[in-house]
Amino acid sequence: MTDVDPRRFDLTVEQAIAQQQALRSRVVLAPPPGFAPRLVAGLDVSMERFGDVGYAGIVVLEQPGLRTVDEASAVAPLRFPYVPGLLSFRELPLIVDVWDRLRTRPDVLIFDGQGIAHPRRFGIACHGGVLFGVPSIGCAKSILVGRHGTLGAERGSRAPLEHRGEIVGMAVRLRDRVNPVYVSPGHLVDLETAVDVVLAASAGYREPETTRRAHRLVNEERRKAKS
DNA sequence: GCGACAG
DNA sequence: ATCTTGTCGC
Repeated sequence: MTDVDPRRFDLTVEQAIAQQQALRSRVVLAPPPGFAPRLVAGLDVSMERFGDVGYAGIVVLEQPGLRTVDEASAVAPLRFPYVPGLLSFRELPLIVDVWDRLRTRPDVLIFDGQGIAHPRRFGIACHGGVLFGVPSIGCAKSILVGRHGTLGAERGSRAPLEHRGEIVGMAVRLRDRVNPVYVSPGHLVDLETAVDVVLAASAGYREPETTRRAHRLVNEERRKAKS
């Protein structure tokens, strides 16, 4: 069998889909023994309206306390279009650049997007987790695939996200009376663990602090680059 | 064939 | 994702 390189991104849409099909079997949906992440990372990418340049960033928070202990960013051209289901081919190349600049080695990565709650069960969190060989979680603001029932109005309320007869994620409310986020395992975690990690990384806002700070970082870098 | 469709 | 001011609600 031909080796499939999760770091190869210069592909056509058809090849990218085949890549996902080939890499999905590498995903492990179970946490390492005694998994208790201390360094939790948030990853994000921002860009201008019709721009083809992306600003990527990673912020590492320490648990408990959620204090920022490390961060890094990078800017590079976006070489793949946004195609629903193929987000990782657009954003991961930039994330890899940032990863190489990051001095800290996080215990878990929280991506802005889906994990296995994906048509081929290989969202950006799975791809990133497999590529770096680190536990990862997908935490998205909207659904790519699947449906869920109603959930309570309080923080901590949840409802399973189901797709084609499988539970692929969880709608989780991080703040009272505010729209939930969609959590799904990326790599080296199970759904329960993923939900626990995201809840523990949140502090009164719709999204976890990891995502919020990574988002802030990349937008500051983008603003900084314009002037 | 007609919609849906992470960021 | 991004473009954008004010405005409604706690």
